[in-house]
Amino acid sequence: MTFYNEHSKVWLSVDCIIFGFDEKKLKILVGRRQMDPGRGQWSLYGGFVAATESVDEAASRTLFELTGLRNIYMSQIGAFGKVDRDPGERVVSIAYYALINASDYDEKLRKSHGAEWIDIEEIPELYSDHNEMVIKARKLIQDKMSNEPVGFNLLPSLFTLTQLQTLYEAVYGVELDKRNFRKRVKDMDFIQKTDLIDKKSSKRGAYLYRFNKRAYTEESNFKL
Amino acid sequence: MTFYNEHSKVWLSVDCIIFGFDEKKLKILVGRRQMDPGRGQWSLYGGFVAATESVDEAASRTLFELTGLRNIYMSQIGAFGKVDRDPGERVVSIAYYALINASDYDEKLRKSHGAEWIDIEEIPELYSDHNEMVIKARKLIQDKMSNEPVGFNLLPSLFTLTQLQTLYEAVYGVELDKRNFRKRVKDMDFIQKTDLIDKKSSKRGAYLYRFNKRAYTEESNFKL
DNA sequence: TCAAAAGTGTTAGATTTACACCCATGA
DNA sequence: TCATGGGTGTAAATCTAACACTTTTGA
Repeated sequence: MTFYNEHSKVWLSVDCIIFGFDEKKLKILVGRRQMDPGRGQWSLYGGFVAATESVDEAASRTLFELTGLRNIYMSQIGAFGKVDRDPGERVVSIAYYALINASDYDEKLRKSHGAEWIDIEEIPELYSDHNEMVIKARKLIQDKMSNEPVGFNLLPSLFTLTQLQTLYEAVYGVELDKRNFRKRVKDMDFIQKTDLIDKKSSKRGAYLYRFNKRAYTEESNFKL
Repeated sequence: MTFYNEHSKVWLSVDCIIFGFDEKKLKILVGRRQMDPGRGQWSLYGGFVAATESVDEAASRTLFELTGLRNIYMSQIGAFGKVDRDPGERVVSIAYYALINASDYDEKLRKSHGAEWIDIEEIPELYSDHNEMVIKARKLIQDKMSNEPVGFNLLPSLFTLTQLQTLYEAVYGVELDKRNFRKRVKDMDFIQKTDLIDKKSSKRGAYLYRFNKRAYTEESNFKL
């Protein structure tokens, strides 16, 4: 042990902002905190980083434990490191946001964890600095989704253009012009029309599209 | 101690990518590592996070110790948390980038720390995962500087438009059109022409400009 | 038959890009 | 006097934004 110094050891946790989309609104998963300090407060889902796993792995594991899903799209938000951010001990937390297709998330499993979907526009007061994390997550997801095709992680693999547009409207919090939106989509050859029709959302029915990951390259340009 | 668990304690460090601009090139400060493991390797400057300080404060302190400067512009890059990233112990590091006006940095002090300015295009192999940090820093600084007026932190308080343009060219790694660049600057009323003339860079002399922080608001739009 | 969502083009305005010459000065 | 960097405008092309009606079909 050369210069490593016990004084600087801290607990390290991860906290996840798990985004989902329910056909109308952008939501995140929160739950009532099960332990002290802060028992009963609304809180993000998180956990401690173990000695044997990377920080990214800790986040993946946390997501898996809560949702039963693997290979979730996930991106780091950053470290939250105020001295007193956790009322109990010195804990530094690395926040992540994740995008899931809410319908992949088993309802029974959700309820068994006491997890609730909350509209991003109506987030209650959360434990510790979790509200800050959510605000930062929202900004990052907006930037990311306007430049990279990651929003598809929030949708089923087949989706209508109206769904896609509504998603972007929910993420940005603005209304978009239908014709301009569809014009932009048409220019992206990795968003592919199928000959399948969705009849759930309208009488007439709407064509289903899919995102073709393989047709998308770094050079493709994506702007929605 | 309720659920806090000794297993998840880790050492936490900060590493700083300190950007400077020398009239031509964008550079960062690196030094030869003074301690084991990795003694003698090129490395970013960093330090451990103490129990009594936030992670941001640890980064500020590290910057101050190296440069003698306070209130440096600084922004978090993120956490680097692979299990084996540090060859000695489990150390998670939070990376920051900082922008300084290189001429504010006392040369004697720099030499006394063995710090060297290295061209961002010619970064050698660095200790541990520091190259990854530098790559991420470069991307973030590009995004940030094109949307927010933070580049001025890399320049003296009075600067010529050629200096400003050269800075942006160095950051983006492309050439910009002089007339278009100056047209855009002219539209930003918080970049103000003084009646002072710089004679160092040319025989004719060039007007000096200043960035007026107070004239810049969130609503101003900045695009360079 | 009508309510509800799907689908479809055009035009004006704004923004972006490309481009070349004269000016002032110190050496 | 000439080499060096400073300073300036215009026009074409591209992109963005605004806007309204027809179609289909289940209830």
